[in-house]
Amino acid sequence: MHIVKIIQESVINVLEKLYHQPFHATDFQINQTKAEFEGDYTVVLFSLLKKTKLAPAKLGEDIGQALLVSQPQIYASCNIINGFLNFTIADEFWLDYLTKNSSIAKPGKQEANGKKVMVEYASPNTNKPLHLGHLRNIFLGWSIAEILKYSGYQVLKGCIVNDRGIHICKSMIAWQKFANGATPQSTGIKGDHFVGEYYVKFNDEYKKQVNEGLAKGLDKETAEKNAPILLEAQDMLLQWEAGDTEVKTLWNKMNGWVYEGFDVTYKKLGSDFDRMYYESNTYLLGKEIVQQGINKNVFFKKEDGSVWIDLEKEGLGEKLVLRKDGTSVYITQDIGLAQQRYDEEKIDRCIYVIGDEQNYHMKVLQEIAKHMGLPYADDIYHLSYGMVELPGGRMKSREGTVVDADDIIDEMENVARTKTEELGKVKDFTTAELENLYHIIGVGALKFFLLRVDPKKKMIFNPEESIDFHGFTGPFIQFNHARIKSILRKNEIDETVKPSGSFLPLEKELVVLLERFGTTVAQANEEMNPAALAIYIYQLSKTFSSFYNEHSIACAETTEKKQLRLMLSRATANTIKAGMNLLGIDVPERM
RNA sequence: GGUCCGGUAGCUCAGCUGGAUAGAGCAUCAGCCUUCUAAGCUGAGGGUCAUUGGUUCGAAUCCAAUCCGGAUCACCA
Repeated sequence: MHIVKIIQESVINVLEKLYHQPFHATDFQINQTKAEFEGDYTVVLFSLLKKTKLAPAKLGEDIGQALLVSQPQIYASCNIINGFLNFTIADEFWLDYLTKNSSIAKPGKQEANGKKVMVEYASPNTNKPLHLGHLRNIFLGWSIAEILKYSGYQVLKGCIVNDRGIHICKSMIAWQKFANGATPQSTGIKGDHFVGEYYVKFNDEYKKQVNEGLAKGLDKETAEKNAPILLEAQDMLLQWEAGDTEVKTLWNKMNGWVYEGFDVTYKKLGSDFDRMYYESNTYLLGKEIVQQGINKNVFFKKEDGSVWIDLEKEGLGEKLVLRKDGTSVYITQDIGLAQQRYDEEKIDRCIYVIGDEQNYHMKVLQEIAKHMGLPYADDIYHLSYGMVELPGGRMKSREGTVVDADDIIDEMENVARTKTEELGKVKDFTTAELENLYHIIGVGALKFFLLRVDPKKKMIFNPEESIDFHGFTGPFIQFNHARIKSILRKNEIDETVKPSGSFLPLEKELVVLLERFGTTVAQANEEMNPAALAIYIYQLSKTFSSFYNEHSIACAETTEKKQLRLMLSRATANTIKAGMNLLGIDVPERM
């Protein structure tokens, strides 16, 4: 059991015995004691004063003395300053924690809880390559999936590919018009980038035609709606829906190029999926489900034949789910997919990793699921994350201000290469080992950079400054792991010797932090927030770094000290590795 | 206009279920490698926590109003 929980329970116990009334965990707070005071954990007494009708000094004295007497194996000493009751936890407790956990590779991992959850993430369109925003999504999705697994869930990673619609038709039209049969193979361009180029070409041509229309005296709206190339794209979409062979063949071919490109990128990121869903399949299912919903009075039909749901009561207005011509809209496929997932997988929860620009859409989807009576409707969770912006504002593909995913990955690996060569610490590595190391460090820097910020908040990426390798970064943490591993290779831990003795301040700081890992994972799980973990791992690494500089491990004052420090080191390395893996980041043995 | 989110050091971010003197990194400055990996360590400077009022023993944190920025409110996806 975690120390905070232990303190909580024993304080409640003592309070009830002393004052003969019920107390709850929410009646008082337990914090880590501030560095400037003596102690490890602090019970804040203020909130208990009214209920007990006592002065803080007296109350603190009562609780403190009772615990020192009843549980000396946990509470070594205490002091009361103002309304703060500071406990020093017995060395025995920390030594015991270390002995039991320092060799465990995945400390605090939970037993299976029998619950099944799907994490839907990535969900790209197939008309252009991935950019930095997608990376935030992918890293978040992966990390949340790992955190859920660690917390005992069975996890399925799902991806809905938006493979049909006007966007891909635009690329297709442009390819027909301008490519002269060029392919990724003939040009040597990665498939997703290749198709993206034609999406850009479409927009260029479209803009040109709109301007021509304006020059001919058309008003803006007419010029925009009637540009010939746009009409062609819309026409192509109709042909696609009608199942036109030629269009479908081209569609398959171009999507295929995109998938080949995506696969390369996913592989570099170490990202994969257990279930792939394609909009070209799910949109039809969505229509069916809506039809069934009409019969159940979840949806209603208007005179013109369009189908709606009334969410006025929920404050979301009326929402269209099927057009008057019977074709599906964006949300229709999500309705179908939500049902399909339940039917096929019987999931208990579904986590949608989707940008905060779709908050309204996701609220509507959840309400629809509730109205349809989907068993897990209440457990649909929108992991809403903020956009990645540049110093000048949002990334816009039309203005060429997107940070391409493949480019940034390459850049990070190159920086890793340059820095590693400058430091010259791994001269005996083979070429393959070096490539692997650059990859681990470069991608690690990128992932950590995107995951260390609270997902809910938008974040700014400055390409000028790029991503640092010093301080609060992935490489700093990886470096500390490698450094510990180096020590552990040179110094053996004698498993038969129980560590003993007292802790110096930095040793204590380390062990207290190590003990907090489990609660931090739990917090990241509850809040759906990998950043909480990232911050924790950094704090742990930083503390280790100070400890390392302050005290010698290999040449400790006594053999007991050496044993204790080696165990602290091993536990730190294991915790760093487990934590980083929960962020989807690998850590090297040497760097 | 309705709804929602945000505003903390020069920059990027923690802290926000109220608690002790508001913390990190980067950048700036000063020290530290003949000892376990210096991608490091130690120290210094840097803040009207957007503003104003309220709640209370106590507010960056909760409430209200205001100012600023953003998202969204499509028979687009």
